[in-house]
Amino acid sequence: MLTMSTLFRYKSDMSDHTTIPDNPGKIAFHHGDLRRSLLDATLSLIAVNGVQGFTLREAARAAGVSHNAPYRHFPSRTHLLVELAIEGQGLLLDALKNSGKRIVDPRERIVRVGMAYMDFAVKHTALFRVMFSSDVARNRTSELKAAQDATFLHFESELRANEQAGVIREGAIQEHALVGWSALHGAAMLILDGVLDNTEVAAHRKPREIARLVLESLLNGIQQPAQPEKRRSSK
Amino acid sequence: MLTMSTLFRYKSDMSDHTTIPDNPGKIAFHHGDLRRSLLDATLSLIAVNGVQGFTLREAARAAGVSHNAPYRHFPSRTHLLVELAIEGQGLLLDALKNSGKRIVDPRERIVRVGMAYMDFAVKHTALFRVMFSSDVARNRTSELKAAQDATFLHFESELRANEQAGVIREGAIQEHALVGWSALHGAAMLILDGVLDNTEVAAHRKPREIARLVLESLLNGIQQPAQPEKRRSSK
DNA sequence: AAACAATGTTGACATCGTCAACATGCAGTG
DNA sequence: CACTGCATGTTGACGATGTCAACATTGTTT
Repeated sequence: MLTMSTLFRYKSDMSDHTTIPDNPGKIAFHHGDLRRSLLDATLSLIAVNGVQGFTLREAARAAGVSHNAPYRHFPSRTHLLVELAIEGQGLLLDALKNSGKRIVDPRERIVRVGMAYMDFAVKHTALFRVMFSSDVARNRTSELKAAQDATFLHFESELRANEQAGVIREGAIQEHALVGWSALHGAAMLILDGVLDNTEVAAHRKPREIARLVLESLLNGIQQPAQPEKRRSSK
Repeated sequence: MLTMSTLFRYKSDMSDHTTIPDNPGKIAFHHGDLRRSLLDATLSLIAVNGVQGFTLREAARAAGVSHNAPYRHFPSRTHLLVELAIEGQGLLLDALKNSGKRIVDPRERIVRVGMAYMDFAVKHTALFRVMFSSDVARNRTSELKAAQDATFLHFESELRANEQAGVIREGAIQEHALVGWSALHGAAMLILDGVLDNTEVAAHRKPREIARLVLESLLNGIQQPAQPEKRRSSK
């Protein structure tokens, strides 16, 4: 049912009028790549003013076009945010995939994936907030849904590796993925919102340490029960 | 524009014009209790239009007052939302406290608290969204912070009971509270945003069952090691 | 009764999202 | 090359919004 959909993303370097790298057919014209510029400007503005404080007209101004130019690329303010969210999900998935590289130990891989999720939330806070803003949530397109599904599938596949390595109990992979994502996501949200600022446990830790804490706790909960000896032949 | 210049609109049930139940000194006057009416109207409107779609003037209209009357009770649109969030935190804490009543088994109590959190998010979605909207998060008052701290403290105290009952390992109560809240909060958020709609594991379960799933997984991770007793089966 | 503070109203302003109409430049067709 | 069509960008307008300032009303206090 879920298709590992194709997530395109264009790197956000200042492209110029004349040469647009590889453009699927229709962008770039008078301006250069207005669509790209608007998305970039939107992200910058949101980093300063928040999602609610973002205005289409200000993005247009930042891109140096008239206040109605954005409507040639996005049907509405909300849809601009949705497209940004789609791009964000793609970047997040990349980050998750890259985080596990070079790590052979399956259990540690899981932890690293979790830390990557948290790192993304902290480093790309504005983007992360857009991706999970309730405004965007109310207007999800099928493309955004597919991108979110891909994230879940990645958690699943990462856990399946752990299952096969005998690190966690067999079965219930989906359940574990659900719990894992939830814990990571909740921790990231609470941290970004500052809800935990007054708690000793969170105030004195870096976010990625909290991610590790969360993941380790979970793994303790779903790991192979009470193998009295860990003869499990260290690979 | 409808000529509402003759807009001496006496609210129908204004008999309590003179007698306001227990009013700390200053509210209630011309209108009755405009502050309360505005908060209620705001909540209703957000349930329909979302947080971003909420507008001060519409709330004023719903309360039957002029578009500037709200400024006598709230300094700005955002502060209205913050006050709503504070009230929401209070209600949430009440729900959490009530959920554990009559349940003696400490482990089951924890699970019930988690389900209550999820129930609250699902039942009072609009309020929950306000409480954790990024707009509110950027403008937290000390009062809101205190209300959020109280929630954390409640999770802590609930866990401490489990510790004393020998259900979970000793120490690290704060860490466990952090992980628990994170997992609950993340699950609630992902569910409300519909992010998990395409996953079998979440689509076929009621939110409160997911809350139970999350909590049971966590408890397995922090419970006393190797009680050679039967382990409970999660259905 | 008079002064005062609390509460509510009216009017104004800049700004916003969006629509409609118009302008401009590229790409193809003859 | 002229012509045509489409993609892109601009100008102008409209209603709505958040907020400020000035004014009006009402209950309370002196």
